[in-house]
Amino acid sequence: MTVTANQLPSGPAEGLTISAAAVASGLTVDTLRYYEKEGLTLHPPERSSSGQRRYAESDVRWLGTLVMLRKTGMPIRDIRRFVDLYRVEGSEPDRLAILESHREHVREQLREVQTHLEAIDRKIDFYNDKVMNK
Amino acid sequence: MTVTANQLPSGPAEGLTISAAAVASGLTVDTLRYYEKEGLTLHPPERSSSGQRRYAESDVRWLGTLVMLRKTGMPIRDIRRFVDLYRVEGSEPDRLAILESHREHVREQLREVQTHLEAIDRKIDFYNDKVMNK
DNA sequence: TGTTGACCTGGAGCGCACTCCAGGGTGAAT
DNA sequence: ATTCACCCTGGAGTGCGCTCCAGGTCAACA
Repeated sequence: MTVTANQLPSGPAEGLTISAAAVASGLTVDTLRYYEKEGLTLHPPERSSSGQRRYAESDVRWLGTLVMLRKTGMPIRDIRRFVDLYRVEGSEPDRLAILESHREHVREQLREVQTHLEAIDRKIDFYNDKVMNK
Repeated sequence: MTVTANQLPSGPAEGLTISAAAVASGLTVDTLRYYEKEGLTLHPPERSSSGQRRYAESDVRWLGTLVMLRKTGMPIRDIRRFVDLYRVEGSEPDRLAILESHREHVREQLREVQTHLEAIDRKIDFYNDKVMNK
């Protein structure tokens, strides 16, 4: 993985290079291109005179949203549906509904994991007893 | 997916059939066989006279443990390592260490998801304002 | 005795989300 | 002039966790 992340290596164009955007978003360069290909970006990023991607601040903010949705387990397919609504006038209620439904999903999942975590705690207690009384 | 889940369709052998064990554990019949193939069971289940699997209560309890580990995101590979330790005398401290490390992992992940959940909440609030003021 | 229905095995196939690669371009620095 | 680091595209490959399938056995029931 690249670590240098040049800010402005060439051309007059503004914005972050793809590697800088990767660092800023916590994604990889490959994933950025993949998301773009999959239609997860609101708009494709601008390009420098030599054809390289240049990410504006707003692009990077959107990447943050994508990360948040992915990390909470929303599938690429569903994110795409969500993004597509951004191109539809007056679709705010629909977007809201998707987010609320997703929120419920996440909460539910959180509850489930917490339950399992308690089970893990109990198992750990069990081992602690076992190891102590040895 | 089978729904009938016969308890004792044949033979003198005791224990649940694979489909009953599937229902009891919340896994599918295929997954049960897959886990066994992958070495995630403490012992392979007993077999009836005609070669069908028969799950004892303890087997089903262990399946519950597997479900808990999987649902908290432990990879099959790691579960196998954990299970393998059960065959090693005096490996309780090692098993404990694995569980504790996993618990930290889960907690960390839980924290992260909660953070993202808050971001979702904020986005929802934003849409609520937007939709209300329309 | 024939027909179910659940079970068996080995192995192929699948959906997902990346991840990597070949082959090529560009501009800055040495 | 060449070296270097970074970028590009299209497409193949990967790892994971199942999921499905063909072809067959078995026991119970009509």
